[in-house]
Amino acid sequence: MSRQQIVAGAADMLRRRGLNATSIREVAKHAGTPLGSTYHYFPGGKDQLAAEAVRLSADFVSKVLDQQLRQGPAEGVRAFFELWREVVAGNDFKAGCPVVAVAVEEADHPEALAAAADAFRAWSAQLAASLEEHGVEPQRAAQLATLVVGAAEGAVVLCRAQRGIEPLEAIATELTALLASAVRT
Amino acid sequence: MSRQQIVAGAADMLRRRGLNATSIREVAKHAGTPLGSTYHYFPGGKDQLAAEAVRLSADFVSKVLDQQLRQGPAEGVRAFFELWREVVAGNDFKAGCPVVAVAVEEADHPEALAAAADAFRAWSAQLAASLEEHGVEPQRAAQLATLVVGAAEGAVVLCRAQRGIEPLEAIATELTALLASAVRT
DNA sequence: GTCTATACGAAGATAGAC
DNA sequence: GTCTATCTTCGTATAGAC
Repeated sequence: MSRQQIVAGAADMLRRRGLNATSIREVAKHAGTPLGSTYHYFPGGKDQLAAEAVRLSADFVSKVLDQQLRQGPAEGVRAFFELWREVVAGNDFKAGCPVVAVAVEEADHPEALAAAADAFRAWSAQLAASLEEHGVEPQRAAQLATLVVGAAEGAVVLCRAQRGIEPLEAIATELTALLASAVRT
Repeated sequence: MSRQQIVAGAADMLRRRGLNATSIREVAKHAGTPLGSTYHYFPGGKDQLAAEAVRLSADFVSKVLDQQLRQGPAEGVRAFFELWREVVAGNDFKAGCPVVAVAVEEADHPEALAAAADAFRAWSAQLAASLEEHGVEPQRAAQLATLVVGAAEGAVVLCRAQRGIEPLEAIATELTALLASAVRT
């Protein structure tokens, strides 16, 4: 089905170019469909398309988290950072997170922005729940989960700017140690 | 002088809208100068203007850091987070960091991207140097400094998406504690 | 040196032919 | 239901009048 291809292509373009530079025209061309088709599939226009692209990416990450967190918070966090490492390094440091792309550009796209907020909240909630299950008290678990999500996203930004994977590795190392000590406590 | 106003206005627009949605036309209008003037002051076009806006913001942060770090790394980090808290909360959660804005949008703006990389490196280096002075070993100091910069930038993104200051506060709390323990060690 | 006017392309969105 | 053609607006950049 070409609808899925359009959304996936939009997510990919969001990763690289950001929201404003992702044109519906080019998304359509990349998916091999005419411009009119995108407005048939997505009558809400760019806002709807961007929102679906964000949800697609967010759900993928959530599924990986859900699976890996069964082996405990440490494994979940490791997988989370590994995901971002693959995105950044696998795209020559020219791609990042589509959720961030939507969040940092003020535009008239309320549905997409809401999807971005939901994505961050969902990831944090998954991590926090796992930490709680392993003995971290609720408030601290939420704080640590927010730190992991925020630091990972920030790390991706730093890696893109500096065209190297070092920031992500440094941040992953520090957070892995911090979480290990928090769970142990 | 209007040149400074143009750069400051560009930085402000970058914060809110991102790189691609910041048009030279509107920057000129906002500064009260005709479009042609901007190309007189900035013959390198948008790339040069964005690069100067990034450097202006980066230098401001560096100066604050330089001053506050004299009272030790804890005070420097506190001031760093306070800066971002003011930017985010003072703009109704609709503004962020112009350096991030440039870093996350792949565009043909090499000078601006280089300025963004320099900004992140400079802030990290300042923090790392202060940590070293207070007994943290070099490699660890660099790792912690990268974490602080990345986590703060990520926190700003989360705050914008969720339209609230909580992520920044949570992350600042965790990092303050982590740094205190690292310096003490 | 400052600014007006404009060239040229691409954006979001829609109307309406097939 | 699919797609072409087009409307309108805005982008970067420049030429050339004052």
